[in-house]
Amino acid sequence: MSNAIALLDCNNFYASCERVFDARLKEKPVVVLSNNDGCVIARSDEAKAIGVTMGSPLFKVLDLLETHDAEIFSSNYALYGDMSLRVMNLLHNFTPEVEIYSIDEAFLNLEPRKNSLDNLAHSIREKMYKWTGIPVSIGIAETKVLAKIANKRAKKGELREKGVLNLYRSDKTEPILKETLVQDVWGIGYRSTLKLKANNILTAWQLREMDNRFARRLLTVVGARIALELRGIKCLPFEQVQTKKHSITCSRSFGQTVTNYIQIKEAILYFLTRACEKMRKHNLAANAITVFISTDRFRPVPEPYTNSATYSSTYPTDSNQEIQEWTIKTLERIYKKGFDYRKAGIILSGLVPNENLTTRMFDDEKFQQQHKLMKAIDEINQKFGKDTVRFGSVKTEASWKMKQTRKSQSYTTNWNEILTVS
DNA sequence: TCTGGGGTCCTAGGACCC
DNA sequence: TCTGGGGTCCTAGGACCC
Repeated sequence: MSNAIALLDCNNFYASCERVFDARLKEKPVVVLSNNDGCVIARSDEAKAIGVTMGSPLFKVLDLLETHDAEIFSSNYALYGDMSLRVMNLLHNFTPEVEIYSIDEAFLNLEPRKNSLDNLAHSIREKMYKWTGIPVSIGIAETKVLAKIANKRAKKGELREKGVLNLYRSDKTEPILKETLVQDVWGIGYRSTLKLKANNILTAWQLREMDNRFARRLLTVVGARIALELRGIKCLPFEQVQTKKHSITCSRSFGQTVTNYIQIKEAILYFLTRACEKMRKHNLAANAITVFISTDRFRPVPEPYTNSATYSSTYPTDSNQEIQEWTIKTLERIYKKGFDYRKAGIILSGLVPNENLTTRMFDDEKFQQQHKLMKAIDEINQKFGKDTVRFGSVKTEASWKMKQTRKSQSYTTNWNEILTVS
C-alpha cells in the first residue's frame, strides 16, 4: 500500500508567533506587516473576521484596525525563524520522514496503519500547541496536492475546531474536489486559471478528469502533474534532504525615491554585503551576480523603467571585494540618469561549496587571502553585531533604509530582548 | 504621504558542436 | 555560403509558491 502524505501547516504563523510571547494579544485582532511596514502579510482569525484581507496595504486598513483595537507588528524574521525551527524539530518525535516545505509547513510521509492516521494527527496537533504555543492544521491524503486540499479544508467551518482532515482512501475526496475551485488548487495560479476557465474547467474535479495530453499542452508538464496528483498518483517527490540553494537574493523597496547614482550604488552594495554574509554562512561561493533597478510600480517618474543585467565570472568567489567589482560594472550598464528609482536588488547565483574552490591561474594568492579575511570579518560581526566591521564603500544609514516602526522584541534570539516575567 | 521579499522550476530560443 | 539531423549548454522570461 502506498504511503499517506500529511501536510502540517501552522495557522496564521507570524501572528501566532507574536501571540506566544504576549498575553495581551489573546482574542485581539493581530496583523504582521511586510518589510517597510507596507502590506499585511499575516492575520489572526480576529483580524480576518473584521475584514482585513491578505496583502492589503496598511494605509488602506489602518482605520479599520484602529477601530477594532488591533495590534500591528513589523515583521520579526529572527523570531519567526526560531519558532519555525522549534516546530520542525518537534515533528521528528512523531515520524522520521519530514520534508520541511516552508517556514510554516511540512510534509510527513506516513505508513497507513489502520485507524491510526487520525489519532496520530490529533496527537501531533495537541502536543505542538502545548509545547510551542503554535496552533496547526493537518491534512492527509494520497499525494501532496490532495494533502494541500485536505489541509485547507481542515481549517474551514466545523472542522476548524478539530484542525484535522484525513482524505486518505476516503469517499469524501470526490465531493470535496467537486466543491474546490480550480484556482484553489496548489500550483494553479492566475494565468493557468484563465486558461482553464477558457476551456470550461472550473473545479478541481474537472481538472482531475482532464485528458492528460491536453493538460500538458495547456499547462505544460507542471499542470499535467497536478492533474495526476489529483487522481492520487504521486508525481511530486517527497524530499527529505534540503536541496542546495541555487540563488540568494537581497532587494528592497526604498523608503523614498532615489535618483542619483551614488545613492543607488550605496544601496546595492549594502544589499550585496547582506547577501554575501548569507552565502558564506551556507559555505557557498557564487560565480554570477544579477543587479536590478526599477522605478515606482504605481507612480513611475518620469516613466516606467526597470532593467537588470548579469555578470558571470569564470571563477566562483566568496569575497566581497571581488563581487563588488562585478556589481559596480553591472550597475553601470543599467543605471540611467533622470529616473526616480523605488526599488533595487541583487541576486547571487551559480552557487557552489566554498571549500576547495578551483585554484586560479592568476592572483590565486590574493584570492586566498581575501577568502580568509572575509571569514574573519564574519566572525567579528557575528560576535559584536552587524556591520561592526565593513567596507568603507558600504554605508549603513541612508534614505533608502527600511521602515520598521512596529517591531516586537527578539524574545528568543537576543539576550537583551528576552521575555521578562514580573 | 503610504502598495513585500525570497525562492524554485520549466520552456523557448540562441550559440555551438559533430 | 550552402546542404541536414541531432545533441548540449546557457540564458531570459514566465509562472507559481510561501
